Amino acid sequence: MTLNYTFKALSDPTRRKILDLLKEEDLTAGEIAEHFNMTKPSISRHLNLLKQAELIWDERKGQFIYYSLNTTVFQDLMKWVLQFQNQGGTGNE
Amino acid sequence: MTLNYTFKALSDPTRRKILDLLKEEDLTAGEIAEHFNMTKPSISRHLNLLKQAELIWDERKGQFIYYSLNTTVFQDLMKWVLQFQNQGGTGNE
DNA sequence: TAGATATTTAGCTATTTAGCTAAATATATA
DNA sequence: TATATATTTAGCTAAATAGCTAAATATCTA
Repeated sequence: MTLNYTFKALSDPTRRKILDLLKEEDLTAGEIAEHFNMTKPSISRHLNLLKQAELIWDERKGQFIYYSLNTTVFQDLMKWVLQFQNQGGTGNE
Repeated sequence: MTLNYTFKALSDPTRRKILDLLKEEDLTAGEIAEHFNMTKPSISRHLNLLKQAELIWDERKGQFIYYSLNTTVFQDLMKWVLQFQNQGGTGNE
């Protein structure tokens, strides 16, 4: 179940901040790491979790790997949240 | 930051299933526990985490404690998700 | 008040997670 | 090819999390 990965990925504040950064512009792994008081390997692992959840994409350009948002998963997330606004119904019909 | 509690609470499949159940109707702690292959104390802890995140309310009626959805937090969650649909902007303006 | 039912709290253990350092991999360039 | 830069992978440790059982708390009713 892919929504499980989505929520797991979103449960960490560092990872949500990474998404906030990528909302503005695509960034390399190094540029992302600069925004945090944390080692690059730690950020790399967070990026990997976000990638597994398909919340972000990666693309290598020479020495650099650029990360960007994947907005489609947010649409699925939106559908999930909407179920709880419209009372009644299973959300699966 | 309350959104942090929200996402932590939503990161567990059991807790999301509890929300699905409460979407249909208010239920007692015992009724909720019946839907899971898990002890009542374990369910009780999950309910407590959902309550801390203000995703649900509880109300005692005699021997029973009824749980119900609090839809207002889902609205905040919705705002958060929407930021990532409309590219550009910080979402804080 | 005593006993039954509903639920939570306390305390324990196994698993998962997030951080670190050191080493490995990939690319660019002299 | 050798060296430098960018990033990830591997392996470790401390802290957090989810499950359990046993005990405590709250309410109802005989």
